[in-house]
Amino acid sequence: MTGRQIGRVDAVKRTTVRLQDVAELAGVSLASASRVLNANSPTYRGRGDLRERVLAAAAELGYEPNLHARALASATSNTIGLVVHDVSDAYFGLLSSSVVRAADKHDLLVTMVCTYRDPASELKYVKLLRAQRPRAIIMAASGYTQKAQYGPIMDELSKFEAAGGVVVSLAGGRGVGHRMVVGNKEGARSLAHALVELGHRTFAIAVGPTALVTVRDRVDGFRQGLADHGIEVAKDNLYPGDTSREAGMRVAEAIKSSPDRPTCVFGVFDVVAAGVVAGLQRLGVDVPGEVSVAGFADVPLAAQITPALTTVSIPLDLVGQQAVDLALTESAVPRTVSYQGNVIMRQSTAPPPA
Amino acid sequence: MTGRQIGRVDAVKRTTVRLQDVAELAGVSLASASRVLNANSPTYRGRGDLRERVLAAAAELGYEPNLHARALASATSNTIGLVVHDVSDAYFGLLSSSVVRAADKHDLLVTMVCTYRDPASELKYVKLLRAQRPRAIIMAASGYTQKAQYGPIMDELSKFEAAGGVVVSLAGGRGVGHRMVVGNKEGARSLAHALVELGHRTFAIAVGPTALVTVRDRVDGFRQGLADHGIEVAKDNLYPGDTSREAGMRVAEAIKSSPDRPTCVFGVFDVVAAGVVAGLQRLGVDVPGEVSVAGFADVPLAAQITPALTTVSIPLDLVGQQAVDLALTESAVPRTVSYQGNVIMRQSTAPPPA
DNA sequence: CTGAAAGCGCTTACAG
DNA sequence: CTGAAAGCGCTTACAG
Repeated sequence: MTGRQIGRVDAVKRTTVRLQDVAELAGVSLASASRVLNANSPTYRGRGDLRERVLAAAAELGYEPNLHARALASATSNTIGLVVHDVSDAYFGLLSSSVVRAADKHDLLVTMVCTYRDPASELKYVKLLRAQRPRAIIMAASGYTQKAQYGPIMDELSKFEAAGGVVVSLAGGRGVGHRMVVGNKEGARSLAHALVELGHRTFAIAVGPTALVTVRDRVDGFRQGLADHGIEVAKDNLYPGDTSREAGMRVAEAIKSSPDRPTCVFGVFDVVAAGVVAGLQRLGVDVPGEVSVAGFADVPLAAQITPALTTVSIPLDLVGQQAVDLALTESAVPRTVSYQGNVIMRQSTAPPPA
Repeated sequence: MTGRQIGRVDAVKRTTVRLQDVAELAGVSLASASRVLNANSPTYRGRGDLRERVLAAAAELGYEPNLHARALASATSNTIGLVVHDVSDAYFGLLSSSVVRAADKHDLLVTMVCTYRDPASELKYVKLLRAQRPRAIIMAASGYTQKAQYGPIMDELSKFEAAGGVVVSLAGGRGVGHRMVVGNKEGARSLAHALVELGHRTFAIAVGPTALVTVRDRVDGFRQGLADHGIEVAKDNLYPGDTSREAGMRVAEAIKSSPDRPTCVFGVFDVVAAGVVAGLQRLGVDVPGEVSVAGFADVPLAAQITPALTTVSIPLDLVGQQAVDLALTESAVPRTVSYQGNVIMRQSTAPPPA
């Protein structure tokens, strides 16, 4: 260790190991040490035992490169930003897990933020993420239907793209980055067809938060599926709410006391649908004997309640992997990848009572 | 924009805005621009409209600071590392969500990694995280019982600490960093007491992966609770397995055909316990009429299956918040914070058949 | 292959 | 309060 140390470094005894330290211990230059420690120099071998010396020195010192310095110097990062509504929601939990797993294969770290369905917080997070200079941002939080809400977010995303970042949108997206269509609309439409086929003609929809594109897509798809058979959903059979089980239970109460009770309820989220089932049961309404209930997404819960929930499954595992793949493709032309939702008929639906 | 630009910057037209650009547009020095844009200079106001000019320039250019540069220059970061087994597991999903939410209050970003219960991958991730120089690392993945597995991980964590990082361990921990005790042992013990009080004397345990400290704690606590009443669990009534629903179903089969069937089964994870319930039901065994089943953690699923699952609730929301609080306390003496598990009696348990 | 040096975009003593 | 300058820990042309 030659040379004097300067300023603040002097004050606190340095306890963190730098590449410099490794190079000195190995008796090579900074540049050489950097080269052997990096995959960036693919053909580089090093003369004699240089490589071994550097590796040994790094191991001995417990050297771990400073990713900030690396990112700054090389203008690349090994991070992916992931924006979801709420990881504790099974849908996003599953998705996040598969994103993290796929990222791992590329030695990428994922920084996850939760918006809790608040556009302002989503905007704030996209800015923060942008500051972190990730390689890509995956927007899994569903987009908003209102321009006032999604506009500023898209602006940030555009700036991120302009600076070389990749954007992948799972909902909404409006022209920024790659897009993934996860079968919300088509899946809901197919579900409607299946339910009509069972014999249902009167429906209610537990709509959830209407400001979300995902919700709009599922509801639109469902109504279109009904419309294909000339069926409409009465205005007061549309129940907005949040995405909680409780919201579903409230819908159950409303339906129970409704003058002309529908024979089938579609919950835009499985959890809500499960709440409808539980609510109806508590009120003594038989599911599916008197009322059928269907959900959307096929989270694990769907198969585990009694009766098991009819729903539309989304291949979240594939979606997550694909999102990472797209995140890694810097093609100038944005791509669109689509998935189909699969209708899963279970015991919560049956023909309507005669 | 005066002066020549050099080297690689010349090649690609720069598209990313630097503090330099903001300073120039505002007509102030780099230092001044930095000061107004940072909370680091609390008393700083700036002369005249300097502050406004900088803010206006930043807004006009859509400036977002480069966190890597900032981290490098200031030797602090706004990131927290979170290590869990699997976010798609409700327990970790809930915990992660509360960690993310708490981190948000301090404008901290969380980088989440999933180990999928593989010590090698956990080690790799702790290294990677260390390279990212987060302010703290929260180890929520349960520790391993074997020294060969946790040793190398603890070594990395120690180095991280030595370099000024804070470590918070939710399971295991072995002398590195702050520790949180989430009530595994005591909660399981209380659960055992409650079940004995119901009248049960013969028990089986769906043990899960025995290499985990969490598992060991819950099993030990439960057995100790039984021992408090002079009850032992027969060797072949201990069923190791993984943490899946299927594992629980296999246990159900084993129990069904067991010569002396226990009257009560404890599943170390709610999901496994739910599998036991489903498995028994499928085999025509009434729960809780013939066999009672209890789980651990009180994930949302527990309350939603039929019959609803008796379990021990862990205040995951508080735990997550507290973990972030600890992550922010750099006290030299490691702290230990404990939580109690709460026994929640539901319909999956009842007195044994007469 | 190798090393000296410039540069990445910030922060922060230091000296006005 | 303000600005010029050094420094954070790396990478990477550039010149041997």
